[in-house]
Amino acid sequence: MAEKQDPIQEMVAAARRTQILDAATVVFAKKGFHRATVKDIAQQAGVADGTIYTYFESKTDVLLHILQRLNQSTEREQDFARGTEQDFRTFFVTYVRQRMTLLWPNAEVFRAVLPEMLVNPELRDLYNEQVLVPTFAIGEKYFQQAIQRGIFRPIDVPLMMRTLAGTFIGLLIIQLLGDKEIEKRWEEIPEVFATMVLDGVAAKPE
Amino acid sequence: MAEKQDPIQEMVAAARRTQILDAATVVFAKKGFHRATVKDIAQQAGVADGTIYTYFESKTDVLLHILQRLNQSTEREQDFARGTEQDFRTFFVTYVRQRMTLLWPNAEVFRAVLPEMLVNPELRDLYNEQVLVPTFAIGEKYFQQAIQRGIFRPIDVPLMMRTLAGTFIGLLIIQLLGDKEIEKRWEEIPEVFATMVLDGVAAKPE
DNA sequence: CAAAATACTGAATATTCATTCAACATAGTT
DNA sequence: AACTATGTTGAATGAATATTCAGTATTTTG
Repeated sequence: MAEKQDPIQEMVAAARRTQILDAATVVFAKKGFHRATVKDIAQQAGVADGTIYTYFESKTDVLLHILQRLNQSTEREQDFARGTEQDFRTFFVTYVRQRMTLLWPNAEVFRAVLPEMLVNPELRDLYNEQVLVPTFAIGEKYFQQAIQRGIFRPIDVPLMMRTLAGTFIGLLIIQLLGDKEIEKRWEEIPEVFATMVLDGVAAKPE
Repeated sequence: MAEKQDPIQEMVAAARRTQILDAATVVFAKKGFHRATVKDIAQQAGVADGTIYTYFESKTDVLLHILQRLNQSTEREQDFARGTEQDFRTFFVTYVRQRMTLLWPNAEVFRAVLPEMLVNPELRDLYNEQVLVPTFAIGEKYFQQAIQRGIFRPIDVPLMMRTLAGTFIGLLIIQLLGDKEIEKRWEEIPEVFATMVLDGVAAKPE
């Protein structure tokens, strides 16, 4: 009579998976992927080494799931499109702030995930397909619209988009490399950056 | 009674060090630091495993020297200062192009070095002290001058500098994560980017 | 409550290298 | 040629650690 899929069982299993992923996130962030041992993760999660392998295929598989979870939380925020409805200047600042507010608290996770992503093709492709491509697609649509409405000048949209995304990642990395200035002042960056991009740094002729 | 310092001996030694560093660069770029074995490096260099240890303390020490060599080649190009002498618009484009021309051919080296730098404090500090700090200092001086001369509007110089540097690194990383657009069009980026930063993307009121 | 199924444990296994070093090779010196 | 110094070799060592699995605990079922 037991249902084939016991929902309670599943919730328990999901909870344990979450527990392990949380622990792994902490450990990876602290030691990096390669230096973190499965034992470390198990200890942090309060389970035995072997338990990890009940829920995940391998250590890499754990990282892969951390990445997926990170995506899910970012995807929800990606409604760039709404921006065209309101004052574009306010929107642009808001958008930049939103991105950074999302990225910065997870900075240490990126320290762990990014290195492995750069080197592991499986993770790289996953990130490319599931994060970069959709993010760029949405952003480009927004810029197209803004140009059509005469809000932005006719810039090269794909390159603009990548420059924008690159700046976020790059600033994060400079911070992760030890720069104190960004760490201290990252909350000011959205305004400074938005103004810079919108109006340019060159003195106006007049 | 061989002289204590035979210059020929030294040249031979230097050549062998270079040979090993070149080999390691290739191997690290292909496999990443952790997946690359000392045997891989030795084979690529055409020497025995043990020979590596005649010239370097450890595998990490090899990476450290690759990084130092990379710095040396970048430092030579860092005379940002000259820019104030000539037309600032031309200079800015030239500068961006110069940076990218320097970075892009070494993209695969960064794929190898960056992950380790993010995770290894020793390497991180080295990069911070020897590359980031001096680069930022020179750049900031340039921006200060440009502002004083009325060429740039009074922007936040430290953040501007970090945004600029961040964009280079970030674009490189997006490419390393598999984006084809940048790879295909990176030579166009200096113009697009410089125009964007100098004049802004917002349509002019008039 | 007993039996069956499932989850968990952590010591043992197996593998993967970084590093060492005794033996060999080469070049330089008298 | 004999001797010394220095460079090179790669098999052997040892440490680290991802993964397995036989045994134990817990939960579910009839």
